[in-house]
Amino acid sequence: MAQIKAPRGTADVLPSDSPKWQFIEQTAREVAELYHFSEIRTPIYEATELFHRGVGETTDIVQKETFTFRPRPESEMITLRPEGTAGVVRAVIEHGLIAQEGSRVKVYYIGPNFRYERPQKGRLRIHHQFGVEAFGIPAPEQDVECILLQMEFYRRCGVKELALRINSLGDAESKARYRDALVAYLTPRKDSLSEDSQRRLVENPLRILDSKDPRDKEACAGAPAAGDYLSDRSRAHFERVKELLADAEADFVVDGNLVRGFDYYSDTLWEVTAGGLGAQNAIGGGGRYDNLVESLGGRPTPGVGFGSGIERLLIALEAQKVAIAQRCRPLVWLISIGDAARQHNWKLMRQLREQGVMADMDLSPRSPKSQFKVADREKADWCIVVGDSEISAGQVKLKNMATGEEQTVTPAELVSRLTTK
RNA sequence: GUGGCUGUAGCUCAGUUGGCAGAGCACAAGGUUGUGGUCCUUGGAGUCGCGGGUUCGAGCCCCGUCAGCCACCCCA
Repeated sequence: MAQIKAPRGTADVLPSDSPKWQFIEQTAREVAELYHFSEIRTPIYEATELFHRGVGETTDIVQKETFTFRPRPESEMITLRPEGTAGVVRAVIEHGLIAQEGSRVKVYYIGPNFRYERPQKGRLRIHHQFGVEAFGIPAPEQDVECILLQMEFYRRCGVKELALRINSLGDAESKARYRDALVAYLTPRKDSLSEDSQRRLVENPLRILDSKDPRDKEACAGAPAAGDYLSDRSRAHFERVKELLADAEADFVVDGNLVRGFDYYSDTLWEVTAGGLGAQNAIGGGGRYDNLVESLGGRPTPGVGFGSGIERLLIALEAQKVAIAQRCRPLVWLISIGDAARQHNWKLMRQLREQGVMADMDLSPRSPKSQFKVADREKADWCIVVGDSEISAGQVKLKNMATGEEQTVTPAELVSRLTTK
């Protein structure tokens, strides 16, 4: 019988790693709420149609990376969410949170995303993202608030070697004009493009700018720049974003070739990379999407947000040897010498827990020596030692595991001893 | 989806021209009545990823398959 293993591209978070996850998640919540974003939780699957209309029919994510299926012959097609924004937009429309133009909603989420890809470092079929979305504010300040929130999140997590790149492809009209110009420029040079980019030329030409293939880089060298096709409004918006970032003393570079994989972005785009990640070095990215709400059936409402990968953040922290804070509550281990003591300690342990003391003990008989070894391995701060003599005296021994000191105390004194030091 | 590398104990890995499955760490018990970290002794633990083939005999050679890693692609 073959062993059942975790499905390809999925990972278990074991007890030894969960404190790191808890730290990241807690930091995300703290920063998001500091910026006055509230949590939203949406389903991990949605109608397939949502992602086709939201993320874009021609994107790689929708074309070849979704988990899509029909749970029953009579059901509609559903898709495990490949990203967070589309579901959030659906939910805020559906529940009337942006019922009228001018409604303002600021939300954040933490949860899994699913993409059917070939796994490698920093790339899984289930990965988790912390993301935020801000609806209703067209001002560049809103773009910058999201960026600053994201950078503050990384700062508090302790990530180093961060690089923020930004770009603007302009509003829908600017983007369309630029796309046409790019296609017009590249079509005569089609034969010198990579095979992938020849396909992209019809399907998603802007992504050719992002290609790592030297042939594509050469072909794009003299290509028109997106900045020259921005409408006056888009140009002014982007200029203001740059001013505000500079004013906030955020380091960034403008990268005219930065293009992201979702069709819904307009105007500002950004991406953050970190050291220690290998080829998949983006830990988060975002942008403005002023047409998405309307295209999913809501009132015309601007939006902007980002998604940040938790697994990639953890890889970066690991590579950069960033220490993660561990438990601070002291652990008390009860050690029993004999059966009577074990029954005594079982009751004492329950009393300690009721009073908020983290306590544990061996539940089956073992030698005192073995019990101490386990207490040591579990990094207990204190041991309570009970044998027949302690029971008859109505006392317990309290041992400080760091110093080895032992003192005899009554059970009534225990809690104050353990909580004061 | 494409290419390259790798799968042996819980972990890290050795295993010679094909000839009895190994080490370190970890885990468990003990080292004279009830005390941890160091040390010593002993012990348990494996379908050598899985399935075929060649051979008297396969962890080792051949084919297939699955998984991991790295890169492309894509992106968090």
